[in-house]
Amino acid sequence: MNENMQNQTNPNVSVDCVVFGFDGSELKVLLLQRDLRDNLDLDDDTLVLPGDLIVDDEDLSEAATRILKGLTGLKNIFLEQIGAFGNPSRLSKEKDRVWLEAIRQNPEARVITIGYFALINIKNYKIKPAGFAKHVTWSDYHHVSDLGFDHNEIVDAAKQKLRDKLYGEPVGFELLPRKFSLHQLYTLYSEIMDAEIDRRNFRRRMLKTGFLKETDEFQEGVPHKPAKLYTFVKKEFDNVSKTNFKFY
Amino acid sequence: MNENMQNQTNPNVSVDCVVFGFDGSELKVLLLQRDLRDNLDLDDDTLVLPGDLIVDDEDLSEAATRILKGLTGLKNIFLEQIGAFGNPSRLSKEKDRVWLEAIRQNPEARVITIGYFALINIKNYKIKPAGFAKHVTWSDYHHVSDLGFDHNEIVDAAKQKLRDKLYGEPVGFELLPRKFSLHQLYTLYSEIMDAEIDRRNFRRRMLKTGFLKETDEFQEGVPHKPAKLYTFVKKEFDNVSKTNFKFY
DNA sequence: AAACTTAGTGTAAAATTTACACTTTGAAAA
DNA sequence: TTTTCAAAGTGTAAATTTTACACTAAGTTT
Repeated sequence: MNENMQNQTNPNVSVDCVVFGFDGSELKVLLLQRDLRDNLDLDDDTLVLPGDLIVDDEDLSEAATRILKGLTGLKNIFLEQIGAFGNPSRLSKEKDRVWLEAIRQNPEARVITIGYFALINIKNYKIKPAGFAKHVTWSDYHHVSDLGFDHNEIVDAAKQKLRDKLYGEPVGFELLPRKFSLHQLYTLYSEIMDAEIDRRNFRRRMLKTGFLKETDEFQEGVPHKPAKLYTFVKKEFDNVSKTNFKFY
Repeated sequence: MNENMQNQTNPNVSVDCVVFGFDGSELKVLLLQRDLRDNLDLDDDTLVLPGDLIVDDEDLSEAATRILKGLTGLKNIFLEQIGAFGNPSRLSKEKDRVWLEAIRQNPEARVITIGYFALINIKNYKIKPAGFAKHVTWSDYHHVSDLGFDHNEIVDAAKQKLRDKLYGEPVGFELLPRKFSLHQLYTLYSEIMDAEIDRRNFRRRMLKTGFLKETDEFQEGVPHKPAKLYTFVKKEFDNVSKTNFKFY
Protein backbone atom coordinates (compact mmCIF):
# COMPACT_ATOMS: atom_id res chain seq x y z
CA MET A 1 0.00 0.00 0.00
CA ASN A 2 1.37 3.36 -1.03
CA GLU A 3 2.00 5.49 2.06
CA ASN A 4 0.67 8.73 0.65
CA MET A 5 -2.63 7.05 -0.17
CA GLN A 6 -3.31 6.72 3.53
CA ASN A 7 -5.96 8.85 5.17
CA GLN A 8 -7.03 10.28 1.90
CA THR A 9 -10.69 10.81 1.15
CA ASN A 10 -11.90 8.57 -1.63
CA PRO A 11 -13.84 10.66 -4.14
CA ASN A 12 -15.97 7.79 -5.41
CA VAL A 13 -17.35 6.02 -2.37
CA SER A 14 -19.53 7.36 0.40
CA VAL A 15 -21.49 5.95 3.29
CA ASP A 16 -24.97 7.04 4.36
CA CYS A 17 -26.62 6.03 7.61
CA VAL A 18 -30.29 5.49 8.34
CA VAL A 19 -30.65 5.78 12.10
CA PHE A 20 -33.93 4.50 13.45
CA GLY A 21 -34.82 5.74 16.87
CA PHE A 22 -37.59 4.85 19.28
CA ASP A 23 -38.67 7.17 22.05
CA GLY A 24 -40.79 4.63 23.88
CA SER A 25 -43.87 5.16 21.79
CA GLU A 26 -42.95 6.30 18.30
CA LEU A 27 -40.45 5.16 15.72
CA LYS A 28 -38.39 7.85 14.00
CA VAL A 29 -35.70 8.38 11.40
CA LEU A 30 -32.79 10.70 12.02
CA LEU A 31 -32.28 13.39 9.39
CA LEU A 32 -29.92 16.32 8.98
CA GLN A 33 -30.53 19.71 7.58
CA ARG A 34 -27.43 20.52 5.64
CA ASP A 35 -25.48 23.69 6.18
CA LEU A 36 -23.57 25.52 3.49
CA ARG A 37 -21.63 27.76 5.90
CA ASP A 38 -19.60 29.83 3.40
CA ASN A 39 -22.68 30.13 1.18
CA LEU A 40 -25.20 31.21 3.74
CA ASP A 41 -27.11 33.27 1.17
CA LEU A 42 -28.30 30.07 -0.47
CA ASP A 43 -31.57 28.87 0.94
CA ASP A 44 -31.26 25.11 1.16
CA ASP A 45 -33.60 23.45 3.62
CA THR A 46 -33.15 19.99 2.14
CA LEU A 47 -33.04 17.12 4.62
CA VAL A 48 -30.54 14.33 4.12
CA LEU A 49 -29.17 11.27 5.84
CA PRO A 50 -25.90 11.57 7.70
CA GLY A 51 -23.26 10.51 5.24
CA ASP A 52 -19.94 11.41 3.65
CA LEU A 53 -17.06 10.12 1.58
CA ILE A 54 -14.97 7.33 2.97
CA VAL A 55 -11.27 7.52 3.79
CA ASP A 56 -8.98 5.14 1.95
CA ASP A 57 -7.59 3.18 4.88
CA GLU A 58 -10.78 2.56 6.80
CA ASP A 59 -13.27 -0.24 6.47
CA LEU A 60 -16.79 0.60 5.37
CA SER A 61 -18.28 0.03 8.79
CA GLU A 62 -15.54 2.15 10.36
CA ALA A 63 -16.42 4.89 7.92
CA ALA A 64 -20.06 4.65 8.93
CA THR A 65 -19.11 4.89 12.60
CA ARG A 66 -16.78 7.83 12.05
CA ILE A 67 -19.21 9.74 9.84
CA LEU A 68 -22.13 9.24 12.16
CA LYS A 69 -20.09 10.40 15.11
CA GLY A 70 -18.74 13.39 13.18
CA LEU A 71 -22.16 14.64 12.12
CA THR A 72 -24.36 13.72 15.05
CA GLY A 73 -22.10 12.82 17.95
CA LEU A 74 -23.60 9.33 18.11
CA LYS A 75 -21.14 6.61 19.00
CA ASN A 76 -21.07 2.97 20.04
CA ILE A 77 -24.18 2.10 18.14
CA PHE A 78 -25.25 -1.02 16.33
CA LEU A 79 -24.73 -0.64 12.57
CA GLU A 80 -25.51 -3.00 9.75
CA GLN A 81 -25.00 -2.70 6.04
CA ILE A 82 -28.03 -2.30 3.80
CA GLY A 83 -26.29 -2.45 0.44
CA ALA A 84 -24.82 -0.28 -2.28
CA PHE A 85 -26.66 2.45 -4.16
CA GLY A 86 -25.08 3.44 -7.41
CA ASN A 87 -27.51 5.03 -9.80
CA PRO A 88 -25.30 7.24 -12.01
CA SER A 89 -27.72 10.15 -11.62
CA ARG A 90 -28.11 9.86 -7.87
CA LEU A 91 -26.34 13.18 -7.30
CA SER A 92 -27.82 15.11 -10.18
CA LYS A 93 -30.71 17.03 -8.61
CA GLU A 94 -29.98 20.74 -8.96
CA LYS A 95 -29.96 21.58 -5.25
CA ASP A 96 -27.73 18.63 -4.53
CA ARG A 97 -25.26 19.70 -7.20
CA VAL A 98 -25.03 23.21 -5.79
CA TRP A 99 -24.35 21.77 -2.40
CA LEU A 100 -21.73 19.34 -3.67
CA GLU A 101 -19.96 22.10 -5.57
CA ALA A 102 -19.77 24.11 -2.38
CA ILE A 103 -18.27 21.39 -0.24
CA ARG A 104 -16.58 18.73 -2.35
CA GLN A 105 -13.12 18.91 -3.83
CA ASN A 106 -14.29 16.85 -6.75
CA PRO A 107 -18.00 17.58 -7.10
CA GLU A 108 -18.32 15.98 -10.54
CA ALA A 109 -17.12 12.57 -9.43
CA ARG A 110 -19.29 9.51 -9.73
CA VAL A 111 -20.09 8.49 -6.17
CA ILE A 112 -21.64 5.26 -5.14
CA THR A 113 -22.82 5.06 -1.59
CA ILE A 114 -23.04 2.23 0.89
CA GLY A 115 -26.09 2.38 3.10
CA TYR A 116 -25.96 1.41 6.76
CA PHE A 117 -28.71 1.32 9.27
CA ALA A 118 -28.59 1.78 12.98
CA LEU A 119 -31.04 1.34 15.81
CA ILE A 120 -31.04 3.41 18.94
CA ASN A 121 -33.13 4.30 21.93
CA ILE A 122 -33.53 8.04 21.45
CA LYS A 123 -33.50 8.82 25.14
CA ASN A 124 -30.14 7.16 25.67
CA TYR A 125 -28.26 9.51 23.38
CA LYS A 126 -27.55 13.18 23.23
CA ILE A 127 -27.25 14.33 19.65
CA LYS A 128 -24.88 17.14 18.75
CA PRO A 129 -25.00 18.29 15.14
CA ALA A 130 -21.55 19.00 13.76
CA GLY A 131 -19.76 19.17 10.42
CA PHE A 132 -22.21 20.15 7.70
CA ALA A 133 -25.20 19.26 9.88
CA LYS A 134 -27.03 22.47 10.75
CA HIS A 135 -29.82 20.71 12.64
CA VAL A 136 -30.75 17.19 13.47
CA THR A 137 -34.41 16.18 13.34
CA TRP A 138 -36.30 13.03 14.09
CA SER A 139 -38.73 12.39 11.26
CA ASP A 140 -41.82 10.25 11.59
CA TYR A 141 -41.00 6.70 10.44
CA HIS A 142 -44.12 6.44 8.33
CA HIS A 143 -43.91 9.86 6.70
CA VAL A 144 -40.40 10.72 5.62
CA SER A 145 -40.42 13.85 3.45
CA ASP A 146 -38.52 14.36 0.18
CA LEU A 147 -34.86 14.02 0.93
CA GLY A 148 -31.77 15.07 -0.99
CA PHE A 149 -29.89 12.76 -3.34
CA ASP A 150 -31.37 9.23 -3.47
CA HIS A 151 -31.86 9.17 0.27
CA ASN A 152 -35.54 8.24 0.17
CA GLU A 153 -34.54 5.11 -1.68
CA ILE A 154 -31.99 4.32 1.00
CA VAL A 155 -34.53 4.87 3.77
CA ASP A 156 -37.00 2.56 2.05
CA ALA A 157 -34.35 -0.15 1.72
CA ALA A 158 -33.47 0.28 5.38
CA LYS A 159 -37.10 -0.14 6.42
CA GLN A 160 -37.37 -3.30 4.38
CA LYS A 161 -34.17 -4.63 5.89
CA LEU A 162 -35.42 -3.88 9.37
CA ARG A 163 -38.66 -5.76 8.70
CA ASP A 164 -36.78 -8.70 7.25
CA LYS A 165 -34.46 -8.87 10.19
CA LEU A 166 -37.31 -8.84 12.64
CA TYR A 167 -38.48 -12.20 11.31
CA GLY A 168 -35.33 -13.90 12.40
CA GLU A 169 -33.66 -11.85 15.10
CA PRO A 170 -34.64 -9.98 18.23
CA VAL A 171 -33.33 -6.80 16.73
CA GLY A 172 -35.92 -4.56 18.28
CA PHE A 173 -34.18 -4.59 21.61
CA GLU A 174 -31.56 -2.18 20.39
CA LEU A 175 -34.30 0.41 20.22
CA LEU A 176 -35.71 -0.05 23.68
CA PRO A 177 -34.56 1.04 27.12
CA ARG A 178 -32.77 -1.64 29.08
CA LYS A 179 -35.91 -2.24 31.06
CA PHE A 180 -39.08 -2.03 29.08
CA SER A 181 -42.71 -3.05 29.25
CA LEU A 182 -44.30 -5.54 26.91
CA HIS A 183 -46.50 -2.72 25.72
CA GLN A 184 -43.48 -0.79 24.51
CA LEU A 185 -42.22 -3.84 22.71
CA TYR A 186 -45.63 -4.33 21.18
CA THR A 187 -45.84 -0.73 20.01
CA LEU A 188 -42.39 -0.95 18.49
CA TYR A 189 -43.12 -4.13 16.60
CA SER A 190 -46.43 -2.81 15.36
CA GLU A 191 -44.72 0.28 14.01
CA ILE A 192 -41.90 -1.57 12.32
CA MET A 193 -44.28 -4.04 10.72
CA ASP A 194 -46.87 -1.35 10.07
CA ALA A 195 -49.56 -3.86 10.94
CA GLU A 196 -52.02 -4.72 13.66
CA ILE A 197 -50.84 -7.58 15.81
CA ASP A 198 -52.98 -9.44 18.33
CA ARG A 199 -51.91 -8.16 21.71
CA ARG A 200 -52.41 -11.38 23.64
CA ASN A 201 -50.81 -13.61 21.07
CA PHE A 202 -47.89 -11.23 20.77
CA ARG A 203 -47.32 -11.31 24.50
CA ARG A 204 -47.46 -15.09 24.65
CA ARG A 205 -45.13 -15.53 21.71
CA MET A 206 -42.58 -13.10 23.08
CA LEU A 207 -42.56 -14.66 26.53
CA LYS A 208 -42.21 -18.11 25.02
CA THR A 209 -39.01 -17.22 23.15
CA GLY A 210 -37.13 -17.14 26.43
CA PHE A 211 -35.06 -14.06 25.80
CA LEU A 212 -37.23 -11.85 27.94
CA LYS A 213 -36.49 -11.88 31.64
CA GLU A 214 -38.89 -10.28 34.03
CA THR A 215 -37.55 -7.89 36.61
CA ASP A 216 -39.20 -7.09 39.92
CA GLU A 217 -39.70 -3.52 38.80
CA PHE A 218 -42.78 -1.79 37.45
CA GLN A 219 -43.56 1.31 35.47
CA GLU A 220 -43.79 4.39 37.64
CA GLY A 221 -45.81 7.57 37.39
CA VAL A 222 -48.38 6.24 34.96
CA PRO A 223 -52.07 6.97 35.64
CA HIS A 224 -53.09 3.33 35.36
CA LYS A 225 -51.96 -0.11 36.41
CA PRO A 226 -48.18 -0.10 36.06
CA ALA A 227 -46.69 -2.67 33.74
CA LYS A 228 -44.01 -5.13 34.76
CA LEU A 229 -40.64 -4.35 33.24
CA TYR A 230 -38.53 -6.87 31.38
CA THR A 231 -34.95 -7.03 30.24
CA PHE A 232 -33.56 -8.76 27.20
CA VAL A 233 -31.33 -11.77 27.78
CA LYS A 234 -29.12 -12.03 24.73
CA LYS A 235 -27.60 -15.39 25.46
CA GLU A 236 -30.94 -17.14 25.46
CA PHE A 237 -31.42 -16.43 21.81
CA ASP A 238 -29.05 -18.85 20.17
CA ASN A 239 -31.12 -21.75 21.42
CA VAL A 240 -34.27 -20.62 19.64
CA SER A 241 -35.26 -21.42 16.06
CA LYS A 242 -32.92 -23.06 13.53
CA THR A 243 -35.73 -25.52 13.10
CA ASN A 244 -38.50 -24.33 10.86
CA PHE A 245 -38.04 -24.99 7.22
CA LYS A 246 -40.65 -22.89 5.62
CA PHE A 247 -39.60 -22.03 2.15
CA TYR A 248 -40.94 -21.70 -1.35
CA MET B 1 -22.15 15.67 -15.63
CA ASN B 2 -18.78 16.41 -17.17
CA GLU B 3 -18.65 14.96 -20.68
CA ASN B 4 -15.13 13.60 -20.49
CA MET B 5 -16.04 11.62 -17.37
CA GLN B 6 -18.31 9.44 -19.47
CA ASN B 7 -17.37 5.88 -20.21
CA GLN B 8 -14.38 6.09 -17.99
CA THR B 9 -13.45 3.22 -15.76
CA ASN B 10 -13.82 4.10 -12.12
CA PRO B 11 -10.67 3.06 -10.28
CA ASN B 12 -12.35 2.63 -6.90
CA VAL B 13 -15.44 0.54 -7.48
CA SER B 14 -15.76 -2.94 -8.89
CA VAL B 15 -18.45 -5.56 -9.21
CA ASP B 16 -18.05 -9.29 -8.60
CA CYS B 17 -20.59 -11.91 -9.52
CA VAL B 18 -21.36 -15.19 -7.82
CA VAL B 19 -23.13 -17.33 -10.39
CA PHE B 20 -24.86 -20.38 -8.97
CA GLY B 21 -25.63 -23.06 -11.49
CA PHE B 22 -27.63 -26.25 -11.27
CA ASP B 23 -27.13 -29.10 -13.71
CA GLY B 24 -30.19 -31.06 -12.67
CA SER B 25 -28.54 -32.81 -9.80
CA GLU B 26 -25.72 -30.70 -8.37
CA LEU B 27 -25.36 -27.11 -7.39
CA LYS B 28 -22.23 -25.30 -8.54
CA VAL B 29 -20.44 -21.97 -8.39
CA LEU B 30 -18.89 -20.42 -11.46
CA LEU B 31 -15.21 -19.51 -11.14
CA LEU B 32 -12.60 -18.12 -13.48
CA GLN B 33 -8.97 -18.90 -13.75
CA ARG B 34 -7.31 -15.60 -14.41
CA ASP B 35 -4.97 -15.07 -17.30
CA LEU B 36 -2.01 -12.71 -17.25
CA ARG B 37 -1.51 -12.69 -21.01
CA ASP B 38 1.57 -10.44 -21.30
CA ASN B 39 3.09 -12.13 -18.24
CA LEU B 40 2.66 -15.74 -19.23
CA ASP B 41 5.81 -16.73 -17.35
CA LEU B 42 4.03 -16.11 -14.05
CA ASP B 43 2.38 -19.21 -12.71
CA ASP B 44 -0.93 -18.03 -11.33
CA ASP B 45 -3.61 -20.67 -11.03
CA THR B 46 -5.75 -18.66 -8.64
CA LEU B 47 -9.48 -18.93 -9.11
CA VAL B 48 -11.63 -15.85 -8.79
CA LEU B 49 -15.15 -14.67 -9.33
CA PRO B 50 -16.00 -12.86 -12.55
CA GLY B 51 -15.61 -9.19 -11.75
CA ASP B 52 -14.11 -5.92 -12.82
CA LEU B 53 -14.14 -2.18 -12.31
CA ILE B 54 -17.29 -0.28 -13.13
CA VAL B 55 -17.63 2.40 -15.77
CA ASP B 56 -18.72 5.83 -14.61
CA ASP B 57 -21.96 6.19 -16.51
CA GLU B 58 -23.45 2.78 -15.84
CA ASP B 59 -25.57 1.59 -12.99
CA LEU B 60 -24.19 -1.11 -10.70
CA SER B 61 -26.48 -3.80 -12.04
CA GLU B 62 -25.60 -2.78 -15.60
CA ALA B 63 -21.96 -3.15 -14.69
CA ALA B 64 -22.62 -6.63 -13.32
CA THR B 65 -24.42 -7.59 -16.51
CA ARG B 66 -21.71 -6.17 -18.74
CA ILE B 67 -18.86 -7.71 -16.79
CA LEU B 68 -20.45 -11.12 -16.61
CA LYS B 69 -21.12 -11.08 -20.32
CA GLY B 70 -17.59 -9.86 -21.08
CA LEU B 71 -15.89 -12.58 -19.07
CA THR B 72 -18.18 -15.55 -19.53
CA GLY B 73 -20.57 -14.76 -22.38
CA LEU B 74 -23.55 -15.14 -20.06
CA LYS B 75 -26.39 -12.74 -20.71
CA ASN B 76 -30.03 -12.18 -19.79
CA ILE B 77 -29.66 -13.67 -16.38
CA PHE B 78 -31.28 -12.89 -13.08
CA LEU B 79 -28.94 -10.82 -10.89
CA GLU B 80 -29.38 -9.52 -7.41
CA GLN B 81 -27.14 -7.44 -5.22
CA ILE B 82 -25.52 -9.05 -2.19
CA GLY B 83 -23.87 -5.99 -0.72
CA ALA B 84 -20.61 -4.08 -0.62
CA PHE B 85 -17.27 -5.50 0.44
CA GLY B 86 -14.72 -2.93 1.40
CA ASN B 87 -12.04 -4.30 3.67
CA PRO B 88 -9.04 -2.02 3.01
CA SER B 89 -6.76 -5.03 2.68
CA ARG B 90 -9.01 -7.02 0.40
CA LEU B 91 -6.56 -6.68 -2.51
CA SER B 92 -3.35 -7.13 -0.58
CA LYS B 93 -2.48 -10.80 -0.99
CA GLU B 94 0.80 -11.07 -2.86
CA LYS B 95 -0.49 -12.99 -5.89
CA ASP B 96 -3.40 -10.63 -6.22
CA ARG B 97 -1.13 -7.61 -6.17
CA VAL B 98 1.05 -9.03 -8.93
CA TRP B 99 -1.99 -9.64 -11.01
CA LEU B 100 -3.42 -6.17 -10.40
CA GLU B 101 -0.12 -4.56 -11.26
CA ALA B 102 -0.14 -6.43 -14.55
CA ILE B 103 -3.61 -5.43 -15.61
CA ARG B 104 -4.75 -2.29 -13.79
CA GLN B 105 -3.89 1.26 -14.70
CA ASN B 106 -4.02 2.20 -11.05
CA PRO B 107 -3.13 -0.97 -9.16
CA GLU B 108 -2.64 0.81 -5.82
CA ALA B 109 -6.13 2.22 -5.68
CA ARG B 110 -8.50 1.36 -2.89
CA VAL B 111 -11.26 -0.68 -4.48
CA ILE B 112 -14.51 -1.57 -2.86
CA THR B 113 -16.55 -4.16 -4.65
CA ILE B 114 -20.26 -4.73 -4.96
CA GLY B 115 -21.25 -8.38 -4.94
CA TYR B 116 -24.03 -9.72 -7.14
CA PHE B 117 -25.41 -13.16 -7.36
CA ALA B 118 -27.04 -14.92 -10.25
CA LEU B 119 -28.88 -18.18 -10.70
CA ILE B 120 -28.82 -20.21 -13.87
CA ASN B 121 -29.63 -23.57 -15.25
CA ILE B 122 -26.22 -24.71 -16.45
CA LYS B 123 -27.55 -26.62 -19.41
CA ASN B 124 -29.31 -23.57 -20.84
CA TYR B 125 -26.14 -21.58 -21.31
CA LYS B 126 -22.97 -21.90 -23.30
CA ILE B 127 -20.10 -20.28 -21.48
CA LYS B 128 -17.29 -18.62 -23.43
CA PRO B 129 -14.37 -17.36 -21.37
CA ALA B 130 -13.10 -14.00 -22.59
CA GLY B 131 -11.20 -10.99 -21.28
CA PHE B 132 -8.87 -12.08 -18.50
CA ALA B 133 -10.70 -15.37 -18.04
CA LYS B 134 -8.45 -18.19 -19.14
CA HIS B 135 -10.86 -20.95 -18.17
CA VAL B 136 -14.26 -21.15 -16.60
CA THR B 137 -14.95 -23.90 -14.10
CA TRP B 138 -17.96 -24.97 -12.12
CA SER B 139 -16.92 -25.54 -8.54
CA ASP B 140 -18.83 -27.71 -6.11
CA TYR B 141 -21.21 -25.52 -4.09
CA HIS B 142 -20.21 -27.12 -0.82
CA HIS B 143 -16.45 -27.11 -1.38
CA VAL B 144 -15.23 -23.89 -2.89
CA SER B 145 -11.44 -23.75 -2.80
CA ASP B 146 -9.29 -20.77 -1.76
CA LEU B 147 -10.08 -17.93 -4.11
CA GLY B 148 -8.24 -14.72 -4.90
CA PHE B 149 -8.96 -11.42 -3.15
CA ASP B 150 -11.82 -11.63 -0.64
CA HIS B 151 -13.87 -13.76 -2.98
CA ASN B 152 -14.50 -16.57 -0.50
CA GLU B 153 -16.18 -14.03 1.72
CA ILE B 154 -18.34 -12.90 -1.18
CA VAL B 155 -19.30 -16.47 -2.02
CA ASP B 156 -20.28 -17.13 1.59
CA ALA B 157 -22.43 -14.03 1.66
CA ALA B 158 -24.06 -15.11 -1.59
CA LYS B 159 -24.89 -18.53 -0.18
CA GLN B 160 -26.43 -16.95 2.87
CA LYS B 161 -28.46 -14.60 0.71
CA LEU B 162 -29.66 -17.49 -1.41
CA ARG B 163 -30.81 -19.39 1.66
CA ASP B 164 -32.53 -16.35 3.06
CA LYS B 165 -34.33 -15.70 -0.18
CA LEU B 166 -35.55 -19.25 -0.38
CA TYR B 167 -37.64 -18.70 2.74
CA GLY B 168 -39.72 -16.07 1.08
CA GLU B 169 -39.51 -16.51 -2.66
CA PRO B 170 -39.61 -19.30 -5.20
CA VAL B 171 -36.16 -18.34 -6.33
CA GLY B 172 -35.04 -21.86 -7.08
CA PHE B 173 -36.91 -21.94 -10.33
CA GLU B 174 -34.30 -19.79 -12.01
CA LEU B 175 -31.96 -22.73 -11.63
CA LEU B 176 -34.18 -25.41 -13.09
CA PRO B 177 -35.12 -26.33 -16.63
CA ARG B 178 -38.50 -25.01 -17.73
CA LYS B 179 -39.97 -28.45 -17.17
CA PHE B 180 -38.67 -30.25 -14.14
CA SER B 181 -39.52 -33.10 -11.84
CA LEU B 182 -40.31 -32.69 -8.18
CA HIS B 183 -37.24 -34.77 -7.49
CA GLN B 184 -35.03 -32.17 -9.16
CA LEU B 185 -36.67 -29.43 -7.16
CA TYR B 186 -36.16 -31.47 -4.03
CA THR B 187 -32.50 -32.07 -4.77
CA LEU B 188 -31.94 -28.40 -5.44
CA TYR B 189 -33.60 -27.27 -2.24
CA SER B 190 -31.73 -29.85 -0.21
CA GLU B 191 -28.45 -28.62 -1.62
CA ILE B 192 -29.16 -24.95 -1.08
CA MET B 193 -30.31 -25.54 2.47
CA ASP B 194 -27.64 -28.14 3.06
CA ALA B 195 -30.13 -30.16 5.07
CA GLU B 196 -32.27 -33.26 4.86
CA ILE B 197 -35.86 -32.49 4.06
CA ASP B 198 -38.72 -34.96 4.33
CA ARG B 199 -39.52 -35.98 0.78
CA ARG B 200 -43.26 -36.40 1.18
CA ASN B 201 -43.78 -33.26 3.20
CA PHE B 202 -41.70 -31.30 0.71
CA ARG B 203 -43.80 -32.53 -2.17
CA ARG B 204 -47.05 -31.67 -0.42
CA ARG B 205 -45.89 -28.23 0.59
CA MET B 206 -44.65 -27.39 -2.87
CA LEU B 207 -47.82 -28.53 -4.57
CA LYS B 208 -49.93 -26.60 -2.11
CA THR B 209 -48.24 -23.29 -2.94
CA GLY B 210 -50.00 -23.24 -6.30
CA PHE B 211 -47.09 -22.04 -8.37
CA LEU B 212 -46.34 -25.46 -9.76
CA LYS B 213 -48.37 -26.54 -12.75
CA GLU B 214 -48.26 -30.12 -13.84
CA THR B 215 -47.68 -30.83 -17.51
CA ASP B 216 -48.78 -33.97 -19.34
CA GLU B 217 -45.16 -34.86 -19.95
CA PHE B 218 -42.92 -37.31 -18.17
CA GLN B 219 -39.23 -37.92 -17.81
CA GLU B 220 -37.79 -39.93 -20.66
CA GLY B 221 -34.91 -42.38 -20.91
CA VAL B 222 -34.71 -43.14 -17.20
CA PRO B 223 -34.40 -46.76 -16.03
CA HIS B 224 -37.29 -46.50 -13.60
CA LYS B 225 -40.76 -45.09 -13.30
CA PRO B 226 -40.66 -41.72 -15.10
CA ALA B 227 -41.58 -38.69 -13.05
CA LYS B 228 -44.23 -36.20 -14.04
CA LEU B 229 -42.83 -32.85 -15.14
CA TYR B 230 -43.98 -29.53 -13.81
CA THR B 231 -43.59 -25.94 -14.85
CA PHE B 232 -43.44 -22.89 -12.64
CA VAL B 233 -46.33 -20.45 -12.87
CA LYS B 234 -44.93 -17.10 -11.80
CA LYS B 235 -48.20 -15.23 -11.58
CA GLU B 236 -49.59 -17.58 -8.97
CA PHE B 237 -47.00 -16.50 -6.49
CA ASP B 238 -48.17 -13.05 -5.54
CA ASN B 239 -51.26 -14.54 -3.93
CA VAL B 240 -49.30 -16.66 -1.51
CA SER B 241 -47.88 -15.59 1.85
CA LYS B 242 -48.02 -12.01 3.19
CA THR B 243 -49.81 -13.60 6.10
CA ASN B 244 -47.53 -15.19 8.62
CA PHE B 245 -46.15 -12.91 11.24
CA LYS B 246 -43.45 -14.92 12.83
CA PHE B 247 -40.92 -12.63 14.34
CA TYR B 248 -38.78 -12.22 17.36
C1' DA C 1 -40.00 -63.43 -14.79
C1' DA C 2 -37.39 -61.45 -11.25
C1' DA C 3 -34.83 -57.67 -9.55
C1' DC C 4 -33.93 -53.01 -9.36
C1' DT C 5 -34.77 -48.03 -9.04
C1' DT C 6 -37.19 -44.07 -8.32
C1' DA C 7 -42.18 -42.15 -8.36
C1' DG C 8 -45.93 -41.50 -5.91
C1' DT C 9 -49.24 -41.70 -2.12
C1' DG C 10 -52.14 -40.97 3.32
C1' DT C 11 -52.83 -40.57 8.00
C1' DA C 12 -52.83 -39.82 12.77
C1' DA C 13 -50.59 -37.31 16.52
C1' DA C 14 -48.43 -33.21 17.97
C1' DA C 15 -47.63 -28.53 17.78
C1' DT C 16 -48.78 -24.08 16.50
C1' DT C 17 -51.73 -20.45 15.34
C1' DT C 18 -55.75 -17.90 15.66
C1' DA C 19 -59.73 -15.42 17.41
C1' DC C 20 -61.68 -13.50 21.05
C1' DA C 21 -63.54 -10.52 26.20
C1' DC C 22 -63.39 -9.94 30.84
C1' DT C 23 -60.97 -8.86 35.36
C1' DT C 24 -57.27 -6.30 37.80
C1' DT C 25 -54.83 -2.42 39.34
C1' DG C 26 -53.47 2.04 40.39
C1' DA C 27 -54.09 7.05 39.61
C1' DA C 28 -57.06 10.83 38.83
C1' DA C 29 -61.37 13.02 39.06
C1' DA C 30 -65.62 13.79 41.13
C1' DT D 1 -64.23 8.08 49.74
C1' DT D 2 -66.25 6.65 45.78
C1' DT D 3 -66.33 6.57 40.96
C1' DT D 4 -64.12 6.65 36.67
C1' DC D 5 -60.58 5.97 33.60
C1' DA D 6 -56.74 3.65 31.17
C1' DA D 7 -53.87 0.27 30.34
C1' DA D 8 -52.20 -4.43 32.33
C1' DG D 9 -52.86 -8.90 32.46
C1' DT D 10 -54.97 -13.39 31.69
C1' DG D 11 -57.16 -18.59 29.11
C1' DT D 12 -59.33 -21.47 26.00
C1' DA D 13 -61.28 -23.88 22.26
C1' DA D 14 -61.17 -24.47 17.27
C1' DA D 15 -58.60 -24.46 13.20
C1' DT D 16 -54.54 -25.08 10.92
C1' DT D 17 -50.07 -26.62 10.20
C1' DT D 18 -46.37 -29.56 10.95
C1' DT D 19 -44.30 -33.78 11.66
C1' DA D 20 -43.12 -38.59 11.42
C1' DC D 21 -43.43 -42.44 8.99
C1' DA D 22 -43.67 -47.18 5.02
C1' DC D 23 -45.70 -49.28 1.42
C1' DT D 24 -47.34 -49.75 -3.61
C1' DA D 25 -46.70 -48.39 -8.63
C1' DA D 26 -44.36 -48.25 -12.86
C1' DG D 27 -40.94 -48.76 -16.02
C1' DT D 28 -36.11 -50.70 -17.21
C1' DT D 29 -32.55 -53.98 -16.90
C1' DT D 30 -30.91 -58.50 -16.05
